[in-house]
Amino acid sequence: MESPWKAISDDSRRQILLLLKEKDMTPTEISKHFQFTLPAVSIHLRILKNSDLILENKVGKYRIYSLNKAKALEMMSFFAGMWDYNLKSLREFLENQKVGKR
Amino acid sequence: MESPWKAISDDSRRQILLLLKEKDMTPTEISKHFQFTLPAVSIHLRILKNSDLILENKVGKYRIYSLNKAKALEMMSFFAGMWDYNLKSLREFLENQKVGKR
DNA sequence: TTTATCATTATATAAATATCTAAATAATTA
DNA sequence: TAATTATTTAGATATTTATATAATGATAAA
Repeated sequence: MESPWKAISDDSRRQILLLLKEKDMTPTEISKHFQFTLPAVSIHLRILKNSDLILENKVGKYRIYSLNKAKALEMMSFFAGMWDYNLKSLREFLENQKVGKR
Repeated sequence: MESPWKAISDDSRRQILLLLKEKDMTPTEISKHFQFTLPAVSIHLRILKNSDLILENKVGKYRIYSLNKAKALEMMSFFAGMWDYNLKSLREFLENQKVGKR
């Protein structure tokens, strides 16, 4: 298991996570959103997968990558721990950030 | 402003953040918790400060570093956004993680 | 079974990073 | 003012990282 902190330190990889938030995608699909080559995307995906931030699903010759939301939640708790939170202000903050679409 | 994501990708720097969670400290104090030298600590602190994750307060010949909780909360929202959260499960998760002391 | 398509791995290289020792700066104390 | 203490900056080096091109592997289609 590689470090998820190293994994998310790269701008391109955080962009990939944001892409996958919208929908599951193949490497080729993802590469169309960037300037760099397919091998580069492949390596970014390997790093994200090895740090458990995304999941891989093989379907025929395709590979479909998706977010691992459980891991995102786990990472979140590092920052939550930094903060002397209470749930009211947490809710207010999250709602101001306009995250969470329900 | 440097990237806070690069800043937290280093194990030692995350350790420093966890130390500062307990109390504000000077570089010398912090360095006693690690194997590496004071110049190395100084550079880590500069990186954390330049990415807004910690705050610096000059008092005489001392420099006192403290967590910037607002920034921690901001970082948290990246992961919150990954996650199709609802507040009930968020509370349960955070409480299981035993973070937040109130 | 040959060819095309989707994807990863190998190899090389340039850039960024962590950390050391030594030197410099800044404030305090004798 | 000189010596001491706290900290940062400079310079050097070894390691890690991102990404390109070329080669390989795996599945599907002709």
